[in-house]
Amino acid sequence: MSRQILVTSALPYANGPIHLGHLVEYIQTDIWVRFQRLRGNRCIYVCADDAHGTPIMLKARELGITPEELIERIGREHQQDFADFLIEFDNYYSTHSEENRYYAELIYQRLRDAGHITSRTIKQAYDPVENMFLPDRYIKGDCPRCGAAEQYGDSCEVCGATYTPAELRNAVSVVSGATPVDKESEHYFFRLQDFGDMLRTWAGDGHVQGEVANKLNEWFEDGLREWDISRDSPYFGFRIPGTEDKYFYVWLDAPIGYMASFSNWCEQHGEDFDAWWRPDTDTELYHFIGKDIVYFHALFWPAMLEGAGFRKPTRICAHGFLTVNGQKMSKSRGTFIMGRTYLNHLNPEYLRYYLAAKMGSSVHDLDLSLDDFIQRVNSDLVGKLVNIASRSASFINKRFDGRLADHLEAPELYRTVTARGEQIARHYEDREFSRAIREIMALADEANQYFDERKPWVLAKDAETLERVQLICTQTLNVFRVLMTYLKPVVPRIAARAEAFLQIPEQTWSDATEPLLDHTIGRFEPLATRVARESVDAMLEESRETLAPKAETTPTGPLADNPIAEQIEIGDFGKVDLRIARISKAAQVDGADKLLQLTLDLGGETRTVFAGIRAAYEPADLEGKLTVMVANLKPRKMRFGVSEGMVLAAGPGGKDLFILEPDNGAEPGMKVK
RNA sequence: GGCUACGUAGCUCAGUUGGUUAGAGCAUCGCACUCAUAAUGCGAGGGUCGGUAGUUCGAAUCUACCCGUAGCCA
Repeated sequence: MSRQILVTSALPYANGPIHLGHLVEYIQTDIWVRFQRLRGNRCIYVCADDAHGTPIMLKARELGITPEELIERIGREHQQDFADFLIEFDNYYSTHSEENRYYAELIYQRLRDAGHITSRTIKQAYDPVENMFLPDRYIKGDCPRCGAAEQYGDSCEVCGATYTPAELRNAVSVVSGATPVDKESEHYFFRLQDFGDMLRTWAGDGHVQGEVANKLNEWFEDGLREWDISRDSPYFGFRIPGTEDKYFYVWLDAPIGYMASFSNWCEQHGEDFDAWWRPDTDTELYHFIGKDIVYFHALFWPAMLEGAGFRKPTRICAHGFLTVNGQKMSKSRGTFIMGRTYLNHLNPEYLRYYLAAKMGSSVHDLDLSLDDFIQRVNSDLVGKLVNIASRSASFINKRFDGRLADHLEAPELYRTVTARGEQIARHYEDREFSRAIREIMALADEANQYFDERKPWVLAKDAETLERVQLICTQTLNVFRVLMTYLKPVVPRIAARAEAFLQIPEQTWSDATEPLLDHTIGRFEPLATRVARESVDAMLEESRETLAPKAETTPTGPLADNPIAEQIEIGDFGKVDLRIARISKAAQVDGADKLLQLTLDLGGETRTVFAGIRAAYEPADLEGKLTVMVANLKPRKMRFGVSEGMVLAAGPGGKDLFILEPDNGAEPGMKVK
């Protein structure tokens, strides 16, 4: 009976684009999932955007949009990037969903009813200007140990000290610049320590890698503590049932997002959710994650599931980080590469192949060495593997009308290749992809050696030996076909092209056992082209351009005081309706020492606008002038009347204000764009 | 600072419980071949296995310390 396997990758955070570091995980997971399907197992792969938390709330605010709009937009980008890297999810969802709210509340309530939730009042840094509690990362100040400036509230990047925000000197809120104050608030906690015995047993039982188990032991020895799962308003997330202004901490509902996404898939496919999630299920659950989030997946998550009466994961597969050219990805070196930037220049399957060729089951970091990448992809994929088909097909196409022979020239070679299949499958299963690839390429070497020994190009010159050429090429094409099937989880598109060229249906792993004989194949077209160094260079260049700090020279003047704001989309600009207006009347406002009341003619429509430019302009000097106004600004009630828009002016303020005037020819009412 | 990994040929990596002259791929050099996307085959050079000190008949492998890199410390 085939296995039923539910697989997840960690949920990418919905505040920024996917970069190559993310892709290590999705590619690793996708290869494993495709392998399982190829073997005939039922394998469901779900993921979602992680859409909650303070960073998303603030990012949306910064962009002037709602968090919902932000996560919708980022979610779309993420899905497009994944699709283009051939990541084949069964479902991609969002933690900001009704299913996720349902399961978050359900798990919380079950944990609470079983006595695993407590609450107490804690003191926390609070921004008195923004009226919000500040996560450690949103407080900056001087390190209490080494004095380094601009350090975050939890640790010093210069000397490595860890501390609490309260210990930071000259602390300021990153959000408002205000000095944080301590404020009390009631928080809810999950009693992780209730699950200590269960977790020790579980972790020692092969559900995590050895290195991870070591790390867990360290935590066990330190003693498990309760986990703060609530955050105060304002917060973008789910409100905790039974409270007015408490929200689930984003890390509480993020892993529950796996369930939510799967539940959503179940609804679409008439599948029974509980059959997969009840404690005694015989389905499997695999979570692929980065080593940085082991804590959440190997401690909190199994404890939450256990406490709420659900099954626990079969296996947590943690991987290391990606380095580029041996170093941390760096924006200034151009090695902080977004998935999209890569796709603009290079074929996604090459990254899949290269990473697979170096990826094992350990938590070691993985290096993308770009020189090695070019050489490896070109020599393995093109020079070795595709070359087998290329050099054989030319004979079959030209001399035998595309027809394969009815038997093999060297059945023992074919058997060698198929006999290796189970070993290769074991490597895939164990997520030892680099070993699988090494085996496959060693077999490709054998096929090329075989071809060289038989010298079909010599045999083809003599009519008497011509028949053997067909046998030899039939032999190598059969090896090629099997190797391509073995490689299908890694390079699905090249494999599909190979199937089209051989004119065979979609192959599964077991199709390898029978050779393809007495069969007509199609014309050979290059299945993969070489990586050009220029493409890699262009990718680095684009990464540098889009991400490196723009100017070398420090800006002076207005730019220094008021740096250019974050980039916006053209659509964002389009929302602002700017119009030419004639100032038909300007008057002082009684009781206001900064304002002038302007009557603006928009060409048929007049508007009253209060502008803070009294110190800079005499009313008489303004009358008759053309200027630019924001025409669709929501009217705002002021003490002296309603202001129906605003006029544009430059300058720091006071006497130094300069209103905008259009060039000659502009007329009231014209749109500025 | 504590802890956990890691440091093996120019590059990227294997080296299972310590055991014969330390391996692979790529790169380099020589030769062969010309069917193939200048692809392929055969052969060669290249390493005091981060350093030091130990345990042992024997250490890349075990121990201690040091140096370097990465990560974790809720």
